[in-house]
Amino acid sequence: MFSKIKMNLNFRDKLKEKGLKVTPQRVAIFEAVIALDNHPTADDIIAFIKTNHPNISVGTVYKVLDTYVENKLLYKVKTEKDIMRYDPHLDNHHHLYCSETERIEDFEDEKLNEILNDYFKNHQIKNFKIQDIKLQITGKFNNYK
Amino acid sequence: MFSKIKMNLNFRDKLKEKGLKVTPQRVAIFEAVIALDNHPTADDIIAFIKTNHPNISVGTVYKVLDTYVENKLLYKVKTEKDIMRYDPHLDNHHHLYCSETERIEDFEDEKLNEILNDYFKNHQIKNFKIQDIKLQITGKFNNYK
DNA sequence: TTATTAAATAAGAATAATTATCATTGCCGA
DNA sequence: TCGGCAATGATAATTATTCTTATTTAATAA
Repeated sequence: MFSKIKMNLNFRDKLKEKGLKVTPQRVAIFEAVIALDNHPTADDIIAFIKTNHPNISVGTVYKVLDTYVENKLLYKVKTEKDIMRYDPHLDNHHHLYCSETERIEDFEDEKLNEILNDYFKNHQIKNFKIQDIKLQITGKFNNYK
Repeated sequence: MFSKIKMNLNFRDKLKEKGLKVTPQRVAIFEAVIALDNHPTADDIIAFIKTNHPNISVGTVYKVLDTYVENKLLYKVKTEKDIMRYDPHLDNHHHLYCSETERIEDFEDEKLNEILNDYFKNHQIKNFKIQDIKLQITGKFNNYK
């Protein structure tokens, strides 16, 4: 409970910092992305929100999500499906993709990041300036959600 | 020229190996993916083919591309756009994504692959069996295509 | 070479995800 | 509290992709 309140305050401040109005829709959409923790699609978010906010418009959800991505409050997750998925996790992290289901999990590993940074410091890519490195690790989960 | 003939022979054999019929459409679509070397979309491929094969159907292109992906003759490239892109490069490789344009380049680095394999051999991910690791390296190209 | 047959294709309709339009609403600084 | 302007709702439009069905064609065997 406390953490939710805190998240909420931080979130309102972040919106204001970026010059974005704090609306109930924006709060609800952000909360939905947090609550739905398997990198939800716009559709997942719409379904989740429907119960408490039955008249948030579909277009609004897409627009708000775009705004968040532009303002780096959310990330779009790369997939090989033509459906967008969103990630509220802003730290530098990687993704585990299940090869059999749609499941995607975040994967953090500070040591690995260091190794990669070191490696590329010593092995620059010709004609390319790296801004960000992400791993897509495909495989099988042993447990089921 | 020679290499094209060779590619073609190998390609026809590959289709046969998989029990797929060799059709002019399939050959044209594969050649288009090879010719368009910036990880083309279905639309790019359709446009390219139109000049020489004006009556290949859109549905056919999508179906053939799917067939190729299923049979591992092409890979789908993960992007954060809701448009699929295809890659004829089958070796284990990574991708450089331009942060300002749609450009995507292949990136091969055997030494890096070894480092990653070693790392994950010694640092197994809990409840997850790795099948494949790909890097998405985002940044800026210094030269322009 | 020809006939057979299962697989592949063309054309266009259908669907799903997303974006655009625009009139109305409501957040927020003065 | 009020006014301006950004945000929203409702719905139409667009885009990428998939589906359907009749027709054609590549591969195989006689």
